[in-house]
Amino acid sequence: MDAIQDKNKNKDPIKSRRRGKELEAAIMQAVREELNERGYFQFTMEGVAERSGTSKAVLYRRWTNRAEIVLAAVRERIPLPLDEIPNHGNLRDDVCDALRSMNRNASELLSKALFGLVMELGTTTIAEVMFPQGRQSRSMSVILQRAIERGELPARLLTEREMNVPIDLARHELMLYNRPMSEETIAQIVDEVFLPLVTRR
Amino acid sequence: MDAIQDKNKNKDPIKSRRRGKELEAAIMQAVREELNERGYFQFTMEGVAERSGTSKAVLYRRWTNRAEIVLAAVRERIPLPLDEIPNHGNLRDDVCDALRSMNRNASELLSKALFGLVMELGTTTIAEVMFPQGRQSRSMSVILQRAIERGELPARLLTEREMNVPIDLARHELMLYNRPMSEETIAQIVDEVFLPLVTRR
DNA sequence: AAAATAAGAAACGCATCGTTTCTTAACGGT
DNA sequence: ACCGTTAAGAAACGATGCGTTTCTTATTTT
Repeated sequence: MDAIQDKNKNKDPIKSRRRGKELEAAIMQAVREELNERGYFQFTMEGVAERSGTSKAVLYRRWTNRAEIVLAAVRERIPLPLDEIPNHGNLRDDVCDALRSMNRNASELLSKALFGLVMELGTTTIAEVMFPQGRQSRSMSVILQRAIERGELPARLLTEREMNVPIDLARHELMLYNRPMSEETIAQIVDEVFLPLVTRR
Repeated sequence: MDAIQDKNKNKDPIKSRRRGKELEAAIMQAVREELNERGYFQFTMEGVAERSGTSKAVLYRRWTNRAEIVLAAVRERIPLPLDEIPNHGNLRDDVCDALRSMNRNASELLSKALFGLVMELGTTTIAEVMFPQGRQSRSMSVILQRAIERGELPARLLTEREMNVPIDLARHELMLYNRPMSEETIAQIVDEVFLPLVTRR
């Protein structure tokens, strides 16, 4: 009886079968670890099964194939839209900070899996994987609204295209070079392109 | 004896073994066709051998693995820097035309293979595959120089970052959506971003 | 004409996919 | 507390494709 209670609490001591959410969470974690350590092409279902202490049959009962399980694991970690967008008191620092946060988020897991996913799924695009519910992000409009309120910018309506310039250029850099942008690159995007564009008369 | 004759005849009425450059060109062409028709994940060495009428052994004598043969075939078709950059008599049309030519070049073969290659090679980046000898393209500086000579632009020195804005944004679109840019998108990049940026006072 | 070279056919071992079968642990209703 | 149901986990399967090897023979070179 005590033994049975123990079993339910800890899976390690003796064999205990995890189920449902607990099991699934362990699998998703194993998928991410395998992706990070081995990359998309070394990634195998056997590896995931072994790492998560289960079997392939369990995986294939939940996801139809390799791409689906990777997609599920990656989607769980797609950066959420921030509730709090740091306010540095000036437009330049706010935008630089937004790009730095792209550095932190993007270079982690996504880049390891993104291209492989798009290839293997065949029909999908990067945009669909990265922005399952639409591309426009709230952060730039918040940052720009603040700048207008501060009087840094004229109260002009920017187009989606304009306001996304720094984020698009940053994403472009990240995809091309597959590493975090340097501070110099961030400064170029903001100082040579974005600020001149939005503060022009 | 008849059986032997038959075997030899079955393959080809005239049995001729291609060699060297001729054979290699046929293989490279087969690689590109397989890539285009089947995509990177359906692409197989068997398929290439069959399509080019040779055998896997021949392929592996020349290229060490799947990624290498794809890379070789893709590199042959990486768009050459244009000798003649069309002159439309005004900056806007010149830039739009440059973006349209990216549409034509990029959406063909590269997008089918690029991501797969980067994944499989593991160590490589998109930039390395696309720009084996450096990123800066001559076309934008030619276009801008003409605009200056026409008096459309002040004779100001643009940074690399500035002058690459339309090309970078276009490449970003192509990678994200994996299809040619619409005329609307091209117009947005040029009219809402690039022209305001370079013609500002 | 003989020797050297390289094309092409065929089979191999291996890894991995996705599937299936079977046993049994854990759960849930009574 | 029991018992029937559900789902986990183990193990093997066939199929596919990689990269390799062996062998025959067409073509080139000497």
